[in-house]
Amino acid sequence: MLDLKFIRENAEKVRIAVKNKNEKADVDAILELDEKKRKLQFEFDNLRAEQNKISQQIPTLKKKGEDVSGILAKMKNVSVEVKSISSKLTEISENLEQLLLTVPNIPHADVPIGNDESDNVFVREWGKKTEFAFDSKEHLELCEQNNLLDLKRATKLSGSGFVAFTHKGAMLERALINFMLDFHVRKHNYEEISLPILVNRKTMIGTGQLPKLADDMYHVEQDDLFLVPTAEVSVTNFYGGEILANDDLPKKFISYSPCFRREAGSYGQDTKGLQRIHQFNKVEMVRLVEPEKSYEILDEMVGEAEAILQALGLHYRVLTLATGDLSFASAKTYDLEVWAPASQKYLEVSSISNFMDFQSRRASLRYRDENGKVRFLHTLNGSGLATPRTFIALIEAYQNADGSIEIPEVLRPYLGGLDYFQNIL
RNA sequence: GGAGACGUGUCCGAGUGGCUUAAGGAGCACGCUUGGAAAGCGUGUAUGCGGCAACGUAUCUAGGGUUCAAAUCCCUACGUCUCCGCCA
Repeated sequence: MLDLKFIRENAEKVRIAVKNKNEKADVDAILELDEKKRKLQFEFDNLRAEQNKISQQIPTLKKKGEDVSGILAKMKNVSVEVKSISSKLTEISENLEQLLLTVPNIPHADVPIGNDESDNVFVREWGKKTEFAFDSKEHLELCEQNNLLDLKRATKLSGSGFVAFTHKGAMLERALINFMLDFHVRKHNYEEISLPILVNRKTMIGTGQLPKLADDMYHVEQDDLFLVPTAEVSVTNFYGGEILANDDLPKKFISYSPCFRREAGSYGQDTKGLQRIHQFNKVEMVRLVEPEKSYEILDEMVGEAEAILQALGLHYRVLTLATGDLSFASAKTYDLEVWAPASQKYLEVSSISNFMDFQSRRASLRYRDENGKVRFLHTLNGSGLATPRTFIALIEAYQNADGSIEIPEVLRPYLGGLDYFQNIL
């Protein structure tokens, strides 16, 4: 959420941001309601002041034995009017709040302006595309040969877009999760945290998934709870509504969670195998920091996510997202795309974003700075990493001519020392 | 799921209709005192909105209601605790 004052004073900037992000938000309606609200608030405050003042005098007058019936009758009218203004005020405030929730964050000045992902800008790459001296196999074939996945039976259980990791596949996935968690905890000093994956509406609004992405969320109607699409939601909202001490910052959390996405509107895209599924696992980095440091930390987090891919020895590239591909709440985002050498394409495995104070305002995440002033802090998050696509790139890159799969050194301790998967059919 | 108790500021805690713009205490900050520290004394110590400010206003879990007036009375929801039931 943007600061209402900021919108008031920078309406044009906000309009441009809405346009560049392909969003729909009615800035003029907001300005109009804001004006109305402040006027009404002024009226309300004055009337309440009068009511409070006279009500306080009543007991004294009574004690003196004066007749207060005239005052009571007059105050009865004031009371009616206070209630009427108050309910109007509540209505306007709620409408204004709803409109404010539809205004996206403003992209950072560095962010390339562009309509969609084709306008994303290449930043750098690491490693080389794997070249095979044999006919390489795509991940689905490798999974089948090594019995790592069972798509048919997962579909039987839950429908299309759900997968089952089987045998060594399940173990490899778990190895990836554990490796990533340990790596971030030990090398990057993250604090591990494990939170509910079923959260309420307020929590979803806090990080900006609601109201915009309601159709993309799984919703448990009976309890009005939502399955999180990323651990970002519960971790970022963890301190919601609180004022942290200056010493409490920065917060650095690493959290593993399953992620649930309905993927409404993306039918037909990347539906093959593990690329786009309704439920997947992800290790997420979340930071709560002082505003001045957030861009420095954004770069640091990109490096931390890259470190995982480097440790796994996988070629990847880093992109800066263009305005049109930037998420609703983000001011600036880098994507990490890993190379899947048999499928011959880059797969997005991490999105690292600075939300600045956008989520803080929604979730009311504040801290007291060294001068004792209460300020909104800045939030950032990034995948470190999502497992299914990492899994694809990994088995494709580490395949041998016979279809067996070598295990990268760093994962071996998580697989009981195993150094390769052999066709176990 | 059933029954009961409770929900006050950073924390503890008083407050059952009006001199409460929330007592008192703890903690914290600053000052006095001291050779230094402790103790003691004094002052200050929530957030939002409007205002240059003085100040006004809102917030005692949340939302409704009663009243000239609500932390206080009534209703609903949520949460916490205790007991019972069920259950990993």
